[in-house]
Amino acid sequence: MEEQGRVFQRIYALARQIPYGQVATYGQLARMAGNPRLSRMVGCAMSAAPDDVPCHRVVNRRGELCAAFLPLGRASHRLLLEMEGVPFLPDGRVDLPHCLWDGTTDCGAE
DNA sequence: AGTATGACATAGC
DNA sequence: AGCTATGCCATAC
Repeated sequence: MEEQGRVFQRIYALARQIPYGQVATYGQLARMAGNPRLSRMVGCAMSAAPDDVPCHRVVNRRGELCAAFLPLGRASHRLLLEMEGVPFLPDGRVDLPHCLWDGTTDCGAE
């Protein structure tokens, strides 16, 4: 199996498993990926993530997306999540404690 | 082939 | 309570 980027593969898989209407943070994915320090790799992986990966559901600790989404339109991020039913705060950030992924939907582990 | 940097997070002070 | 320093894997030059 593609052992070249087992970490990336893991991150892609996790990001793909993010349920609709919920979001996950880099630390969360990194933690599930195997190491909480992989947070950077999560972002890096998202950078090279295929269209199959909903990178817009991956947000940072502040509940906002990364600078890479700015060129696409910060509003796009908000609209995308909002369209999925993700609540937003008056600060313009995502309501993490309200829509943060519990990580229990990772393969029928419910 | 090696070095440097990167879409962040955690820990220490 | 906020800032600095470190860590990780992969990609690019």
